[in-house]
Amino acid sequence: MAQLSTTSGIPVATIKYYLREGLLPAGERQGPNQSLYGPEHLRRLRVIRGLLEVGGLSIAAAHQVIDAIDSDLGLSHTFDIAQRTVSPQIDGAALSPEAVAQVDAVLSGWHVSPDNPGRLAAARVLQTFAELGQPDLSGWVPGYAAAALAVAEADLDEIDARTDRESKTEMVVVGTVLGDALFAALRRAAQEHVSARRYPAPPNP
Amino acid sequence: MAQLSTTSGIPVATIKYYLREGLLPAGERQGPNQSLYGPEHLRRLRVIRGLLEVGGLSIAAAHQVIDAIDSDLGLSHTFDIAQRTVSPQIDGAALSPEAVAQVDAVLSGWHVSPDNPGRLAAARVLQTFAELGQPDLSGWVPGYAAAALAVAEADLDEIDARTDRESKTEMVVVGTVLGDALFAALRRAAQEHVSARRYPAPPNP
DNA sequence: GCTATCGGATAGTGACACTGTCTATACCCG
DNA sequence: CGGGTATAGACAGTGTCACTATCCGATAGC
Repeated sequence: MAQLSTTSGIPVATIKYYLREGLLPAGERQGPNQSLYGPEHLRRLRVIRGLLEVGGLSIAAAHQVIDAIDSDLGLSHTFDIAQRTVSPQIDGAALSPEAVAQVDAVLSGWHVSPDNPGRLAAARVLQTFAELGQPDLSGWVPGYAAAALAVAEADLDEIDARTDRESKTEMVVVGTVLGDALFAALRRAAQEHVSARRYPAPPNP
Repeated sequence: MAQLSTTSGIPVATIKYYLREGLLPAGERQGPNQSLYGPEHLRRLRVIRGLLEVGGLSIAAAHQVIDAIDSDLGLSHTFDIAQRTVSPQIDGAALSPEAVAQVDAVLSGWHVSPDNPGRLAAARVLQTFAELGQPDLSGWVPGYAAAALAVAEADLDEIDARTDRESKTEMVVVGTVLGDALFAALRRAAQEHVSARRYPAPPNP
């Protein structure tokens, strides 16, 4: 275990905590006070750290997501679990019908179930803008939807490129979580790029 | 204050807390124990709640972001503050050069400063994938970059559409924060759509 | 045999976002 | 003018979360 700690860079106490929480499977028991940890434990630890630090998940959410990797469900079901775990819980009844209608208008032609977590989350965002008096986002949101569609295609392409089930499942789950972070990061870079192109001299009088 | 609480739906104790933290400016003093709160306080409260609940910011981050709205800096500077506040702090020295090079390859041709928070954050994500042995994401990441570029154009279009400075600044800040949430939400919906289109019958044997 | 380390259990820590209580005042109503 | 209510402000308390520290008995390896 000391070795697992040093190679992963994670304190022993934290590894024990993950074991307790069921995030990390127990090592192979050698005796009452000895266990053996292999490379799969190291890999699992890295998945955990990625989900927690980069993806910003809670321990509980990471647990669900890891269970989804381990259990052999269909791709669709795995996707569903990943999405629900990562998305904030939203009370659909608390949403204004206008915001929901706005989202549905953008999503027209898409095959999206009514309780897709993204649909409700998007409505929540639009409702927040509406409460701030932002009147008309009809020039803004469709661009997002088109970009989201392109990204989703890239996601599915990448999943299809995986051959074995294990790798596919992991890409579904990890890609769902880390993809958000990746896009947000690239968006910041793109904003600087576009901003610099449009306003060559920064306006600081 | 009771009125502010009821119309906003936020408990009095919480409003007092925001006042204490400097998130909400004090009301117009009428006497030693009386202050007047106007519609601008209600609006500010809505901004705060949006940043905290929908954007997932901490109190400290919301504080910085709100200060950026209030202070009259140039657009570029406001953008910079918003981005840095929303992005996770990343130690550039802890990143593997390979991951950074991978990001820079995708960003080639873009005008992005070396310490753009998105550049480092993207490298962090790619490094996490690399640690998980995901070998080749060259089919995946460019799609994200193209989508991010499209979204950034939409962002700047929307900001340009605002006429007065106040509204522009607010859109920069709020758009930076809520745009992440909006895109993530639409991505979930798009994933279901694309997934349903590609695999008409869900594979649950 | 002796020391270091192990697993396991339990308790403690610090950050965070509130939430509740208290006090002294001031407002409003009759 | 008196009493119930609301207010500003200070301060302590709460619950959650992700660790982190300590202790214990047992064993591994020298």
